Parts: sequence; structure tokens; C-alpha cells
Amino acid sequence: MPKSNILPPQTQDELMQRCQILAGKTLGQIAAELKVDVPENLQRHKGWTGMLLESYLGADAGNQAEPDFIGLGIEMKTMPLNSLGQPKESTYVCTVSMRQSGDLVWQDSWVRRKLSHVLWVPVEADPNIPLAERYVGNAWLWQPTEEQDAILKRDWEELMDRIVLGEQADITAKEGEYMQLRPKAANSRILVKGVSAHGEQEFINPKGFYLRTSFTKLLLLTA
DNA sequence: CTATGATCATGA
DNA sequence: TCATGATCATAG
Repeated sequence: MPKSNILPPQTQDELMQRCQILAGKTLGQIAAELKVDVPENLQRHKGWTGMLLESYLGADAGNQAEPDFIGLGIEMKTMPLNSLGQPKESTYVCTVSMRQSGDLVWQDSWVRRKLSHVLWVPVEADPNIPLAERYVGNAWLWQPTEEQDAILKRDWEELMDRIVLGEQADITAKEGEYMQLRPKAANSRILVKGVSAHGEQEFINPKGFYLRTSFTKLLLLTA
């Protein structure tokens, strides 16, 4: 994906206006406007759709650990929909790091910062539809309700507690109601420094926070 | 290595 | 069938 020459939106209204223009277009049309090639499939281009739409909307965060629209504090996420119009995949939030554990609390966490204001952009993701022919839907802004925030907070605290205790390597994706912890790396042979249950340094597979599909389904219902 | 963007593919 | 665990691309 070439670097976008599109300026970031200055206001939330401007961002939503761009989303209105986006809605009803196919990925192929958008790619043509941006003069980028459409890959045959996403097998070796898993982040292509997200990068394309961020580029179109003028996201300016790049690969910084910041919300996509830095000035607006808004994070954009695509929501891939299956043939039934329901979310097909879980949503990656961010990696977990020992640097953010310990004295850090939910209110200041990386997860909460990213999820505090999200622009959800629904996109057709039925594998039977060629990539270029998939339509983008109406995007909407979401901020967690008190109830949603409370459950996300609980999930995060339970998982972070385990990490602080040196149990990160033992955490499986089965834990967490709305948010889970899963491998996040180029492959399972990638190892990073962690802390064992005995407080010693050990090498473990890097993991990241993901929103469960069951949760994003709820968000779609209330959109 | 870290971060960004995610979907793939297999076992239960 | 579908969630878990594994994997792919790219920038810095």
C-alpha cells in the first residue's frame, strides 16, 4: 500500500462525510481511485482491506502506537461480514507487553485508549465474492457503554493479573468474555522475553488482545 | 525486534 | 461448523 497523500480529517464530521462517500463503493473502485492493485485474494495480503480504507479516509497514525486518526483520537477497524451479514472474524486490538503491566491500570491502558472511540467500517468478506467486488457498508462511531467498559475492564484485569504473575505462556484464547489473548506474531517460533511464574526471565510466544466475534456481533446489532 | 493491518487453517 | 492457535505483509 503506497503512502496516502490524503490529508487527515480535521473534524469528526469530516471523517463521517468521507465514510458516506465510501459507503456503497466496492473495494475495486476504491483501489482504482487510489491507484493501487487489488490482490487475487487476502491469503498473503491479510491487512490489505484495512490499509486501503485507512488510506482512503486519511488515517495518519501509520505504524505508531496511536489511534489511527491521531488528532481525533479515533481508531478505525474494519468489520468483515460473512454471507449472512455477520462479523466473520475476531478483531485485533493490540499486543500485550510486560512494559504495560504492573502498575498500569485499565483507565490508562493501551487497550482502553484504542477502544475508547472506534470507527467501525463493515466490509463484505464472503470468500465467494471476488475481493474487488466486495462492498463497503455504512461506518459508525462506537464508544463503549458503561456495561461494555466494565466487562472489557474485567477481562483486561484478569488477563493482566495472570501476566504479572508470570502466567502469560499459560493463557489460552478461551479466557475472557469479550476480549481474549491470542498469539500475535509472524509464526509460533517467534519468541520474546517474558517472566516465568518463578520470576525468572523466559522466552514466550508474543500475544495480543482480540475482541471476540461474539462481542462485535453485539456491536453490529446496536449500531 | 517493535509496531501497524488482519485472515488463514486446522483440530475439537 | 467454528474458535483457537498459527500465520502473512509491511514499515521503522
